[in-house]
Amino acid sequence: MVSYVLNDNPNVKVPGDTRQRILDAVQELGYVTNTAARNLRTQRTNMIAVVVPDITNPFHTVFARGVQRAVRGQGYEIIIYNTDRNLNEEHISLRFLQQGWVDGAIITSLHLQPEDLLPVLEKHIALVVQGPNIMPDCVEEYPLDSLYVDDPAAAETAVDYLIQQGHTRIGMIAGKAGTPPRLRREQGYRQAHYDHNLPVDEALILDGNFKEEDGYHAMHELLKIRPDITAVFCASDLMAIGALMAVKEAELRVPDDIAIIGYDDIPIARLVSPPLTTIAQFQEAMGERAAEMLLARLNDEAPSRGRREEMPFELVKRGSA
Amino acid sequence: MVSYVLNDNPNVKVPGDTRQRILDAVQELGYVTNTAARNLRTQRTNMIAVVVPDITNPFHTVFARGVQRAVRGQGYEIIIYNTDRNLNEEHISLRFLQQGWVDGAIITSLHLQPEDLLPVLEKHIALVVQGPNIMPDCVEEYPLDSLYVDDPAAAETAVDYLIQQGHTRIGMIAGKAGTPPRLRREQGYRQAHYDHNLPVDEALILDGNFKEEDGYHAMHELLKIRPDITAVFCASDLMAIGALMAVKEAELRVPDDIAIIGYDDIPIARLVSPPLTTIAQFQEAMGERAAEMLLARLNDEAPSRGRREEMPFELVKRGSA
DNA sequence: ATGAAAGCGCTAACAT
DNA sequence: ATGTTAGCGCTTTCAT
Repeated sequence: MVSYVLNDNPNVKVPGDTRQRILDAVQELGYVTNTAARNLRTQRTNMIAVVVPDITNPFHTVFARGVQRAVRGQGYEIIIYNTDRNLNEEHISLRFLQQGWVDGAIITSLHLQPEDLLPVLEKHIALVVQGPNIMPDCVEEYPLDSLYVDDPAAAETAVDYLIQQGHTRIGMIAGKAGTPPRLRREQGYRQAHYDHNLPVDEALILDGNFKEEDGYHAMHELLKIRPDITAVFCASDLMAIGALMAVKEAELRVPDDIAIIGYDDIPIARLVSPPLTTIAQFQEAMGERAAEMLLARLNDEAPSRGRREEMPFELVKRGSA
Repeated sequence: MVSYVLNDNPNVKVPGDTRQRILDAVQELGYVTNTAARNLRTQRTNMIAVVVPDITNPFHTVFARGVQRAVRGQGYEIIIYNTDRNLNEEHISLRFLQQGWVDGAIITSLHLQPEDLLPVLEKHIALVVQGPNIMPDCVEEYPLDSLYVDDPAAAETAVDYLIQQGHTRIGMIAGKAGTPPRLRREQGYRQAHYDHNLPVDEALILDGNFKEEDGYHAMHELLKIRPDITAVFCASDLMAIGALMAVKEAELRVPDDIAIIGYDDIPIARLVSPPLTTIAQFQEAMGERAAEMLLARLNDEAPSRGRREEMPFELVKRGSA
């Protein structure tokens, strides 16, 4: 009875005065539904997890905000789960997803393999994956959607642009060694060189972990070992901004002495000086789209096989290259 | 029995072979504890919420990371709940806290009043509040800790520094009108003027909502209505960076034509050019301290009356002022 | 229209 | 050492 009123159950008619008495009592007692009990009973939580590798990187938080805006008003709340770009934490996050906290999740991961997700799917948690990690063909056999940008093409576009500007000795501050995003962007870098018959100097490709300080240190290193480079392509805006600082510290000018291109187009990119030329990924829209796909799955409106959806990118030309 | 093994209950001895059989079966079946059931039964969740007003502002995410690092290894996970700086969302977050998702929460809020938190406390959710909102004396009567920076003193320090540099017409891009952080920083701005017998020009104090674009627009406005200002104090680094951009667009130099001081010392502050002079708040340490206070409360090691703890700030002199 | 009760999956107390 | 069971707070079916 009380439950009917609180949940506005349309199948049961409750007379106005009874309803009012219930509402009054609820008010009086400060009663709030215990969700652990409700979730246990209904086997639903109306909660969605957004698993991100670095909560201090605007790319991920803007993405998460996109998700939040799309699910708000659809009866879902979001929880943001931070893995700190850590392999072990990523596995712990998967465990978290299996424990029944959420109905579905949108995962951005660096290290996870598709098969790692199977236990989660078996618990009937709806899943959407952002990024290139989880997109082998096998995925299409599972009810799991994937959303990604064509990284190789994007990276190629960036490096191609640099080459067209006359640069021939172009550094790359890439992602974490061995991870798919890193590999894919590096591939685009190589392809652009190949297309222009330019040799690739392996020493020019440095590791980074997507943060400012990684870009900063890598740029200093690059300047030390190859002082003759004239441009650098960074796998994240944060690293590009760090690189920018290193270049300035070396009393070199951007873009005249060193041209820089970033990746992501985070809000701050247009505000550094010179403003950053970068590959825009439209992360807020991507978050919204990821949420739509997940909601469709939660409402059983999605095909049982996974869908792979490619998202657009765009070279945004500003002042740094 | 199974439960004893899985939870390593020290009160019950389980022989090695039985234990192993259980573990094998768990492995085999891919069994994972359903937390809704466990939480319902134990009345604990081992989950802590970090409620933040803007998940895209590095101040808050770095703070959240501090919390996460401190509770990791103590058996707690964190959930980040974003309110988008929205009054209504802040109230919804309080509802969320009452629903039994978490054992405790660390709240950073713009709009909430102390009494808004009472229903949450009545549900025996441990609470720590970051920021100056919730710190009237009444708080000390409740089991609720508060962590804050002396904003008036910090703002005064910043503005005092500008005055000492010879500035007399100093703008302020303040927080959201009517909110405590705004009021407190404005108070420091006024105090610094008062101390130096400088009049306050009310038209120089503009609203902002802590984001880049707010600083950008406010600065343009400021330059239009009072072209003779020579310095501006911003209530957040993000706004300071927006202001920096506006100044550059106006073809003015920083700090020669316009000096700028920010607030927060977010990671990007040192990377813009010129690097931002700002009030550091040591948000990661603050997050860790907030977590410690909360953990103490969760372990019943905290006094039943609230503690108020003042955190340090520091004027970090870089290039912008 | 309302009341009663089963049962979601787990833990912990109790019985064997 | 192991098996059994009550009950956490809720939703929903069934009975009245």
